Amino acid sequence: MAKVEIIDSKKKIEDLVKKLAKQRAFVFNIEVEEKASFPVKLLGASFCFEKQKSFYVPCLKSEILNFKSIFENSKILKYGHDLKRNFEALKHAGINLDGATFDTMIAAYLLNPGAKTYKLENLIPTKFGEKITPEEELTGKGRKKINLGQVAMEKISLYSGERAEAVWRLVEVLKEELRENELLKLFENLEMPLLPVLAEMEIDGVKIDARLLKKYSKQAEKDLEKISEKIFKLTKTKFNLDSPIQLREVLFEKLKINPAGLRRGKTGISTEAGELLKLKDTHPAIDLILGYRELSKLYSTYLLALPKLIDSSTGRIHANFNQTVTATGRLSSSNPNLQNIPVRGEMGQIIRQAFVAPSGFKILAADYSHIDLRVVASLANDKNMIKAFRAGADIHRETASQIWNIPAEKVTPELRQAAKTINFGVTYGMGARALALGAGITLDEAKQFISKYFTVYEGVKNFLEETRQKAHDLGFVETLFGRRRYLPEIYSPVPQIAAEAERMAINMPVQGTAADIMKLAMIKIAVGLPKISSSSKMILQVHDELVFEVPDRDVKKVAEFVKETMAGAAKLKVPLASQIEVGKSWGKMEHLET
DNA sequence: AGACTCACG
DNA sequence: ACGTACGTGAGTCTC
Repeated sequence: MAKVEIIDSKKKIEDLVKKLAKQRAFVFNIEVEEKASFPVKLLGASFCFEKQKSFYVPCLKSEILNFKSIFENSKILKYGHDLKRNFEALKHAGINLDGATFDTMIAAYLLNPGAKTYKLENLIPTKFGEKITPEEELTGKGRKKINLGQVAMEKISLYSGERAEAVWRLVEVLKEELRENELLKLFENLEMPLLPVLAEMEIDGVKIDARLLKKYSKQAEKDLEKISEKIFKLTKTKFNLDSPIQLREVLFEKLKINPAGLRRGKTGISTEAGELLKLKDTHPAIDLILGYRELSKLYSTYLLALPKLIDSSTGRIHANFNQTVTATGRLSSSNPNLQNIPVRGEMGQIIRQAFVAPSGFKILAADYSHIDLRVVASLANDKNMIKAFRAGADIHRETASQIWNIPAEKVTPELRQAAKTINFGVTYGMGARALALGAGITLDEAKQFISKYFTVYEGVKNFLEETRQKAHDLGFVETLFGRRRYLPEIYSPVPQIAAEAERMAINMPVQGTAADIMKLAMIKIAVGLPKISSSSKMILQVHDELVFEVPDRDVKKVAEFVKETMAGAAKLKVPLASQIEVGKSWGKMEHLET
């Protein structure tokens, strides 16, 4: 077991600072006490810059400042596992981490983006065949979990020092693996530069109008109560509307509604909205149940939950933007998920109106338009689709026009919608059956439709076939920038499993390339924005949309800068376009002409 | 802990 | 005749 030296005097701290100042690189890890996933207290820091030897400094916020000049020196490289957390812990103590160039969590993610977790205690055994102490062993888990702050310093020092030393060895191994798999450039030029950008977004957070949410949550409570009573009266039963099992009993056993043609889940007939909609005309309660479901969802997930996540010290919501979760390279958001805030319907607008700009500021949102389909056109090198995008055409109208051989201005809304469904479906590896369902046409019509589509967009047809082939040949697919997704299921003897893997194979290069482009745009914007408008902040990313908080008088120049930077983030065979909207809140926006 | 449902792109 | 398209996170019920 590696030795952990405890640094518990002024003299020892000074000596360690001197040693660190001489290093080309070191591993560090800040230990903090958390309360409800917020860091509340700094406990100490471990360091390592050679095998078999690490240091642990039990210290408070004030004492870590002894290391400030080291952490802020970009010439001394910093390695770690989950550096975004460490970046934030240091920022809390007044230190701006610089020179963070190797995060083993992100490296492990790029090497296998399908893994369940990237915990160090899972990673070390697979790479070195040795065990390290899991966090659980110190804090316990589940309801009995205690704070790290309640654990003895000696235990934490061994735990933290051991991890720092393991990370030091891990860096070499993972760097070589990244190189072998041609992922090193993506790691160095995209993921690592993105890390501080995400950290700043999390630290800045987004301002929430809690009063507005509280007002509408009271209203929603009353409405839910009223709807419930009506449903109970109509069904002559009082039951828990939130229980699909009870609802199933009432609808199909008590009321004897015929469930023929409805989808079945593992436990019985499905009661999801799409299925209930088919029963709309069989009973007056169905409509009310759908209304109840919709309101109840918004009430519990947003109106009720969001105010609870406002940080009392900043008055803002600080979500996590996770960099090592998705199989395709997208970000994810949690605690809360700010990437699924409602947008449709009246209540969606109300909830978005609670995402506000502080006084003197505006919310500015920039959306890539049709980025997935532009990526398809470019990756597939499809002549017709590229031409349409270069001409600045309404792509769905243009698709309809070409497929049915009619002038663009003769395309009806229905035809445009059908074309939209297939353009959309292409990126999912959609089959005729799904198209028939999605576009409301027969299976035969769908087959004909697809066949014509592939005649018009022959490049797309070939691209899809080549992508499938590549997945079979190599066992992985990749984005324009070399991000990979391994798909071992593609070799499954079970046809359904193999087919699922094929659809993933088709979707990943498209969704993933779009994600890469957005990440590049975010990095460029984060670098340039302070020079354009020093108090503007990038606060949210929703896959193809970036949201900013901008001082009133800077709106125009920020809009221009963001638009230009997003367009120039990557060089595709088609232009990258974006839409800019501005408003006092995320719910009341107006289009901005730039 | 897993199933179900549903919010988003 | 039929299981019904990609990627997420969260609230609730049930066991």
